[in-house]
Amino acid sequence: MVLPMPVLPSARRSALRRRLLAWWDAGHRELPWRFPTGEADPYRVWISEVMLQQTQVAAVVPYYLRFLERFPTLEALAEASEDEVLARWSGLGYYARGRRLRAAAREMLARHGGVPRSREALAALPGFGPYTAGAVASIAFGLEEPCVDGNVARVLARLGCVEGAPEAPATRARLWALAAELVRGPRPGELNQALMDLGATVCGKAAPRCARCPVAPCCAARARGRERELPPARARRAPRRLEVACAVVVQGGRLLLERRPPGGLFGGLWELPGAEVAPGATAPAALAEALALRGLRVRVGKELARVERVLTHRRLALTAFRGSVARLPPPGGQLRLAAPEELPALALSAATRALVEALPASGRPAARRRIREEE
DNA sequence: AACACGGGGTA
DNA sequence: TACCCAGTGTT
Repeated sequence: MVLPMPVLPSARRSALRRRLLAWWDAGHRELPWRFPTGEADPYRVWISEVMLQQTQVAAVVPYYLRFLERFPTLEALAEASEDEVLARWSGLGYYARGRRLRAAAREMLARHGGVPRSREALAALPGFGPYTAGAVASIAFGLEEPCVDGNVARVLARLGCVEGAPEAPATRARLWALAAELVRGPRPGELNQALMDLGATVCGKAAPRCARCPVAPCCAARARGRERELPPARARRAPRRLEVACAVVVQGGRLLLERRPPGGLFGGLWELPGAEVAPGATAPAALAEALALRGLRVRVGKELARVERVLTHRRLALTAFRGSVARLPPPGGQLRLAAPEELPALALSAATRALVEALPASGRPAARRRIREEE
């Protein structure tokens, strides 16, 4: 990396390093992808880092365990189908991560025979940006490479009293330069993880717990009483509204699903065949029309369930209507029928899973059998 | 530089 | 509700 001139006096730099590593040694969090010093498994470190992109630790842990159970090695992941990978990613969000993970696994084996051991080679792989390349290089391979995520950016902005929006290029460059200086020396992986843990558990966004902070004496923002103001919150646009109508078509006790196109929102996932409803349009009519255009002639009945979800950039509303078809298109393509017991293992978004679970018993695939059993 | 891309935790 | 989270890729 090209770095600006040093910004940390060397005495201050060693004090920070010493305090951070001592704090780490005094009791860091135990997490399933963390190993004793020098015993890191690069494959596991990589999987965890990708899952942790924009996702909090507590949310990741169960998905990580489930994923490693199915794909314990790089080879297992490289041999899996995209559908299998997405199934184990189902509910975690940002599904492009799962697709890129599989693509990178295949490329790693083809070109490097394993997880490559340099920042440059890592950064060239799908799903690796500056953060993940630095994290894997330092944690898995002990290389002196910086990584700046949201937590580290906040910690460093306070430590160095760095003004300006963290996402602005000039601020980013300063924070990365700080991180690069700080990581130089023994135990780079643990130094980086200590910075991240500090941001997650002590140097919080709204209420930094400076009394418990190992580097509070070195903190420039605290010295100026500005630790609560830095870094400035970033402006966000209001989520746009997305109204979707979908059809509950049951055939032989199985539910009709359609695969979304790769890329874009929920790319590659299965969902109830549906359509966006434009503002002012009538949902059942819009649904029937859109499905007919895709070769699926559905008679749309009454509403069965509705769920709403707020994503970062969308306010998503899904409404399910009973649907009946005279004849299904030939199998293959993007349609499939799924039995109720298959649903837990399918690649569905959290919203679609919630919608299916919200269906009244009369609308669900198992309904007919259950009614007969009661007779 | 701005936007798309999920879902859940926290105050 | 608002903000953010172990970010990356596209336009």
